[in-house]
Amino acid sequence: MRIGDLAARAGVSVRSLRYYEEQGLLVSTRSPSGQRQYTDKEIGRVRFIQRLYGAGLSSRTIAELLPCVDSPTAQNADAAWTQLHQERDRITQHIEELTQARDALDQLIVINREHRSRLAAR
Amino acid sequence: MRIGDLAARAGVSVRSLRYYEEQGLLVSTRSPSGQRQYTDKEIGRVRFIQRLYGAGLSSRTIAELLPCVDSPTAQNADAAWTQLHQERDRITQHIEELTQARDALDQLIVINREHRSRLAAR
DNA sequence: CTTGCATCTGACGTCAATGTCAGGTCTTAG
DNA sequence: CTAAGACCTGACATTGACGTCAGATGCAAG
Repeated sequence: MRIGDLAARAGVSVRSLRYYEEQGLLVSTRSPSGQRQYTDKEIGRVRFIQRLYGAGLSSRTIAELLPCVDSPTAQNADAAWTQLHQERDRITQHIEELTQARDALDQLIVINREHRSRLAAR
Repeated sequence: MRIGDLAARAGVSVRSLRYYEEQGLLVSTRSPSGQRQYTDKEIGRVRFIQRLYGAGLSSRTIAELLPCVDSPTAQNADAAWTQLHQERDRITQHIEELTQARDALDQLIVINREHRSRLAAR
């Protein structure tokens, strides 16, 4: 599987895949001519990376986490434990912030509705 | 109240306040010598802006929303209605994504715990 | 009056993930 | 074989919300 196929099947750009490799998030074997070769399991890996990005993790954080998933050792498992809980807390807090912000927006929506009905009444 | 005080009391940087003004989110009166003067109510406004930023709104979107809050007219109220609902939906979706991502992280945490206990048993 | 801190404008720096372009090589369908 | 399209590396461009610096001016305390 070449890079364009993986990009299409994982729903990301070719540029992003090369960037992931540059950041150590993704590995590829190379054809004799130097073209990247992927197997089907990379699709899942890329989607997984995407989800972590979606959660707001940086490529650096992801790069620190992935080795622990790939081949757990005592050291990286301990380091990962800290990271994982930090990120989990961060996400939880972010969700709370967003919920509050959405509540604020809802108040604006109420105000807006009042304005609209008042203006429409003229 | 000068810009440094407002910055301190609203919990943002002086640079940010000037940026907000540049983006049309904040207005200031000027002293004869050109220094920005603020009243206490700007504190709430800045905090409000911060919450919208926290919700992921861009300065452009905020700039489009604020006039409707400040002085509602038929036109901006209609435009704002669309914006508000779009942003509300976006936030809701974002919350869902984050929740999913947190679930994914929780699975990693479980895996990590297994690794740790397995490694600790040696 | 001076010293030192706050403020002003304007401009360039930053960071992260990606877009985009250039100039060259590979692969594949016809 | 050839042309088109995918791929390669390397590099510069982009976006947004600021940080930071320079050089000039304002302001309050001693």
